[in-house]
Amino acid sequence: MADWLSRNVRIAGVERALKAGEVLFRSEQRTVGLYEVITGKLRLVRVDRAGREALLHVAVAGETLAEASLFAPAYHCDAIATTNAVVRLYPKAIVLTEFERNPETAQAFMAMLARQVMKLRTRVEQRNIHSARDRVRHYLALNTGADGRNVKLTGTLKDLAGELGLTHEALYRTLADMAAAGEIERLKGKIRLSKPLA
Amino acid sequence: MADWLSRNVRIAGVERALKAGEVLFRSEQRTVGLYEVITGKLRLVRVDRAGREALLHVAVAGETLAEASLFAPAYHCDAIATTNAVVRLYPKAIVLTEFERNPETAQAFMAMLARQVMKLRTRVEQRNIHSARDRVRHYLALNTGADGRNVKLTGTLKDLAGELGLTHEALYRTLADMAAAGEIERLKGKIRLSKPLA
DNA sequence: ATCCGCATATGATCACGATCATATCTTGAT
DNA sequence: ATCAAGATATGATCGTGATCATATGCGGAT
Repeated sequence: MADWLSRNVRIAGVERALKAGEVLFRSEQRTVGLYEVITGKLRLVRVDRAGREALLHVAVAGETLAEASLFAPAYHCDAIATTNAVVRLYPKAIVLTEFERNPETAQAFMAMLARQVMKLRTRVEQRNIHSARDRVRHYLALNTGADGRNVKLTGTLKDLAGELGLTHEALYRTLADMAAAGEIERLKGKIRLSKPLA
Repeated sequence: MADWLSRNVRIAGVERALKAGEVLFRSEQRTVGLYEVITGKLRLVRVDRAGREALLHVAVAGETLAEASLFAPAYHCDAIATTNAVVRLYPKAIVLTEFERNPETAQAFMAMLARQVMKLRTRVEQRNIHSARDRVRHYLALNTGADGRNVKLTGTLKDLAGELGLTHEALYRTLADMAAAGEIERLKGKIRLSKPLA
C-alpha cells in the first residue's frame, strides 16, 4: 500500500490516532493533504443541516482517502472514524512539490488512480448483475489465478460477501449450491473452478 | 469532456470510426494510448478461452477509456464497439511527454482521475442500498442544487434508472409513490424535495 | 480444558424489485 | 397533419435475495 509515493513523501507522513466517532475533517475546511488509513475504518459522508448523513464511502485499512483534496482548496465531505483508527497524513504541499520535482512519482500516482478507476468501474458493473450466482461467477471469472482455475480467498467469506454486495447468508448458500452442482470445489483458502476458463 | 488535456494534446487526437461489433483493441496488444468516446458505446470485457465475456465496463460518449494504458505496456482487456461509434485516440507518447513538460496538465489529469474515483466510490456505496426508495433518496440528497431543494434531471428517467441500477419501471413507480406521499414534487426537468435538506 | 467471540452454515418467511404486458404521452421527422 | 419511435406509466405475477432465527465449528485468550 502507498507504493506509489516516493521515499521523500513517505517520510513526511504524519500519523494520527482517532477514537471511534472522532472527526478527521469536515466539509469546507481547508485541505491539508491526503490520508492513508493504517488501521480501522473511516466513513466519508455528506451531512445536511438536519444532521442526516449520506454515505459516500467507507475507507478501510490500506486505502487512501481524499486524493482529490490535493487539487482543491477545501474538503467536500466529512471524514469520521467509525472505529478506533490510525491514519497517516501526507501534506499537500510536500506531495505536490514532489510531483513537480519528480515526474516518476507523479506517474506512479496517476497509475495508481487509473488502476483504482478500473477496479471501481468493474465493481459497479458487477453490482448490475442481479443473480447472486452470476455475481459470484463474475467475481470468480475475474479473479482466477494464472491457471484459470484457482481463486485465492483473501479474508473471510463475510468480507467477500460485502465486496460482492451480498449478505453473508446469500453467499454461503450460493457457494454451497455451486459446490453441490459440481461447478466449483471448495478448498482451504481458495475456490477451484471445475471447468477452468482460461 | 476531456477538459483535463492541454491544447497540445487535444490537437494530437486522432479520430476513428467503429462499426458495431468492431474491436478497438484486444488484451495483450501493445498500448498506443488512451481513448475518448465521442459517440456511441464501447464495452470493455475480459474474454476467456471459451469466448465467454465478463463485462468490466460500458463506456459511453464523453467518457475516457483505458487511462491505465498510459502506464502499462499492454492492454489488459478487450474493447469492442457495442454500437457504431467514434473514438478519439490520444497517443501515449504525446500525452506522457506533455505531462513531463507541463506539470499543470499532469495535475489536471490527476485531478480528473481523483474526481472519478470519488464518484465511482459513491456509486458503489449507492448500490449497497437495497431499497429503491432509499436509493433514490440517496441520489437526490447528493444531487441537490445549492438551495438544497432542487435536483436537475439531465437526460431521461430511463437513463437515471440505469445510473441508479434500477429498472425504469421500478424508478417510475418509486418516484410516483414518493410524489404521492408528498416527499417530492415533480417539475419539468427537475425534482424538488418537499423538505429541503441543506 | 474452558470459554468467548466470530465465522460458517442452514432453515423459514417475506418483502420487493424484476419481468412481461399493455397503454398513453411526448417528441421529432416528413 | 400524420406517423413512428421512444419515454413514461401502470398492472399482474414471480423469483429470489433480505431478514430473522438458530446451530455448529473454529481459533484465540486465559
